[in-house]
Amino acid sequence: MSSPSPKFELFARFAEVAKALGNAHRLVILELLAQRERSVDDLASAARLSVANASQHLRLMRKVGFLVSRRNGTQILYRVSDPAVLDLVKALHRVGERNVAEVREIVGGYFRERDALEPVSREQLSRRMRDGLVTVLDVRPEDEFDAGHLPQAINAPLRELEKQLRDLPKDRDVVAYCRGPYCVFAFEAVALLRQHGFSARRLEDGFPEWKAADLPVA
Amino acid sequence: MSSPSPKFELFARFAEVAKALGNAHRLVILELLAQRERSVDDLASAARLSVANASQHLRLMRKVGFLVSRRNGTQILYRVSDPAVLDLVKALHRVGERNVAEVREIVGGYFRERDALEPVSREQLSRRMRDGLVTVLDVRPEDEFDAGHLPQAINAPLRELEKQLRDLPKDRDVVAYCRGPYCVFAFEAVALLRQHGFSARRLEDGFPEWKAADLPVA
DNA sequence: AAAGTATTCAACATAATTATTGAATTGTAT
DNA sequence: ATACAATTCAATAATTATGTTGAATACTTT
Repeated sequence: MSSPSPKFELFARFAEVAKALGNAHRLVILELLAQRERSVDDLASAARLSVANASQHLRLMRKVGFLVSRRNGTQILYRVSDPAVLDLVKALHRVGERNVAEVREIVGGYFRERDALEPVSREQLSRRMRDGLVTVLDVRPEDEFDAGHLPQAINAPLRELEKQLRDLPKDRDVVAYCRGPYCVFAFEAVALLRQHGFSARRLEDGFPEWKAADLPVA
Repeated sequence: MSSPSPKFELFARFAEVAKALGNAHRLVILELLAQRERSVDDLASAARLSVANASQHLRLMRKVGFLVSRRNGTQILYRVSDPAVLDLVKALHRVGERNVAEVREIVGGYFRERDALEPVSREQLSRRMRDGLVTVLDVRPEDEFDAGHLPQAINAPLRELEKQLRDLPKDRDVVAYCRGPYCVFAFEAVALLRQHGFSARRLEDGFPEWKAADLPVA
């Protein structure tokens, strides 16, 4: 029973951090928190978890340093502690997408016309916004839009997009974005827009990545 | 019993990938494989695991795409499939080191004089090597050195370093490196060298990071 | 100070992970 | 072909993670 070496001890800590990423519900919560600060029961209902269960997941992620919390009035608000956490999630996505055959199937199936939809890169969008050539559509729920969005973006939550279509200029390209690379809202928005004769594309990923790249935010 | 959404399915896959990182032994194996290709029982003994157990860990990491294997004669050799995997591990280290209080304690305790030892960055070392001002010491085991090392580096495994000391020029700075940022060999080598009057520092991380940065390798 | 609410805790049942043993494969080499 | 070695598989036991339920806490607000 030799005591484990300090280095093994260190790696055991890193393993604990990785374990905190190793649950789909927690990844969902992290994506939600990447948009904005949220309360426990807000998260619980958004992620379809019991409050107690959500609380447990949050506690665990706070323990490994992913999240910090503060009290505001009667509720406790959680947020992501550090952009490095989002970088870690992004690195996970990259490896997952690259290496796991099943992920390629899911991505290629449900997010089927991924390439056909020709995502616009942040740099491209940024340039075209400067030139005023493009309508930018934020298709996330209103609360997430309010917490921060791209400059000039119009909030059009998917359910209300159809109503708002008549207000959009038909002669300009539309770029839609939502929570991140695996958020389906933008895909569906682009499909709907194209059905109605718009020239529409989606941003390659979402608001958190835009913000993380230090691009301007409103 | 609504079936889980495709997006949740996708996140469940990512969670599986993260779980594969969530075990200290697997992180040790990954660090070993970052140095060079190795056989199962080679890894088992290096990581102090039973062969069957090591085989299980390897199988799991191959399943999530971290590793690939090939047969060579009688044994099966594993290696890391993609540099993105090492990026993921690095992102994990960064978050772990940044956010987990206990990690800071371990790092600050065992790797205590971390800052006092003033690590040299890859860029600094690269420059000083070009100017020929520095002796570069690879303190990893010989087999790892043979599989790839920094140009001009001298292999001096820690156990033999003391014997080799007399052959080192005393008027030049020495920079030692080993497997990565948490590998203790370089720390101990620097300590030993300083005891013997050398001006010694360690490289900020190790060989895999050097190689990943596309710097020249021998 | 009391009442009310959001959150956390504790205890449990179920499920998943880990390490061990020994047997079964799968290839190489004689 | 047969023997051999390296690796993988299968079955087990022990540990750890997950999600419920209902009760306890810790605040705010009145």
